[in-house]
Amino acid sequence: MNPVRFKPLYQQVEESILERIYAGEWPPGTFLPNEFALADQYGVSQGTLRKALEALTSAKHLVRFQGKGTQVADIDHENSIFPFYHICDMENKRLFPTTQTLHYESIPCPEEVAILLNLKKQEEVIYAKRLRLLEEKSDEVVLVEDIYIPKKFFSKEELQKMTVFPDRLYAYYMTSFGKRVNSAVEELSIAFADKEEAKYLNVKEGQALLLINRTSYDADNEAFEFRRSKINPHKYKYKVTID
Amino acid sequence: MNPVRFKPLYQQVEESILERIYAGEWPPGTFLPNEFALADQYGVSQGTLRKALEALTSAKHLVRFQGKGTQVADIDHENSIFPFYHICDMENKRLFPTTQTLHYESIPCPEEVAILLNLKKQEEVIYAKRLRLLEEKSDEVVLVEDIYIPKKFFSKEELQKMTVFPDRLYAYYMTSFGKRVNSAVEELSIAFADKEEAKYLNVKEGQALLLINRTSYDADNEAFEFRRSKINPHKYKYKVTID
DNA sequence: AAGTGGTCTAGACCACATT
DNA sequence: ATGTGGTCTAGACCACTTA
Repeated sequence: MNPVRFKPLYQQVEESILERIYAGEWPPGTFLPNEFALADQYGVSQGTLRKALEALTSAKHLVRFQGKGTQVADIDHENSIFPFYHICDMENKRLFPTTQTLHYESIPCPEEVAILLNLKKQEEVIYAKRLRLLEEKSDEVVLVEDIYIPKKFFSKEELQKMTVFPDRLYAYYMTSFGKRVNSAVEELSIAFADKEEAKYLNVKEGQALLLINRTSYDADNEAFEFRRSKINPHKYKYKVTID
Repeated sequence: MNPVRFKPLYQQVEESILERIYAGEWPPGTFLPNEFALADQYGVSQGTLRKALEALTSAKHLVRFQGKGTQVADIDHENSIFPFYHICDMENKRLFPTTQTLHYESIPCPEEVAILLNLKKQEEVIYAKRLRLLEEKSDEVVLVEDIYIPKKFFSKEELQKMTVFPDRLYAYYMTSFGKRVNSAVEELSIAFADKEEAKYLNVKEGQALLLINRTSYDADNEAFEFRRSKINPHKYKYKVTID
């Protein structure tokens, strides 16, 4: 028996193209070679290549224009669009906030987070508290977030090298331990501002905040990050489109 | 010039199959004829038919099993799963609440709703206030909702016939004015319970509630319903999966 | 062994954008 | 006129399920 898992050609092609995009071979906004050229490169038929392109299109990595070509989506992957995909201001403008890390440390994982990350009790996690600030107005705090990452993913080298907590976490995961966010689950509820949060968000202590708990999963559906975000619901909102 | 819009075969087939499912030809759980049989029925190639089936599969209307066949998804369409797709209890169990209409009437559309529904100022809408109750415990109120539907969609006949407000609205839209929810946008924020809501949800007046504003669009991307739901965030939550 | 969906190919023609 | 993506076909072979 062959233990190697079967992987369809179109999936392999899809992954390869995505890697080449991430590697910078085709920066956002540029056009890919046409279908026949790419199919030739990979030695597959046009149909197979097209299936890969369609998947990347539905995942918003590519945009296709009949008669023009296939464009790399004009999204700043480096600035972790992913976690902010759903947060916008009251004018429905999507936000791409900058990051400010308040502090980070290694701690035993809190129980409720351990369950979500599928960790043993008290297993060590890297914990960080950060602010996300408006791009155009850097004293306006959009949200306060707590992040938990299992320490087991970091090599000793990585931990030593890490003199500051990386801003662009999703890019960091990829370069450091080859993990890409494949899916995520967000649970929304309400939390009340503690003294510190009230200060940063410029609201009264005890004010109701919109709470977003996000668990991120890699390609193998293993949870590798938990993120708790709190936003002022009077300035920002959470928006979902369902098709 | 031909003003008729071009519609690909696979889309026509897709819509036809969906209609036949809705019409009850293939009840949930049953298996469709195989690809070749269906392709023959429609007089299209297997590839074209497969494209239709794949679209319906990704829309969760069908489930396909290699070697077995194509099954109609086991979802109770009649009970409007759609609007509750994202609400679950604290054990992550999805909810399918029953409905109780408190009252309904024809009113001039409030301005903020008129904008979303693309109506003229003061245009008449049918407004309803309803409770959604736990299926297994009918005195437990999951949420309170306000619904606004443009009156122009209703024929005089429809309005006369309507002695009670229909529970299964999405099914009603389809049978009465042939509109099916094609997409919806949900905006989440926070609201505070007024006296009436507090009573129903069994919370204190002024308690922070999770507010969900949903605008529903038909196949032509015309808004045709606005729905404002308020839930107790300590008992229920809103959950999104992102791929 | 027979039947189903899953993958892959090769080629035709159409619709749209650019030159 | 040319090049791009979009649609559609026909047929081959593979992987999985059931009998």
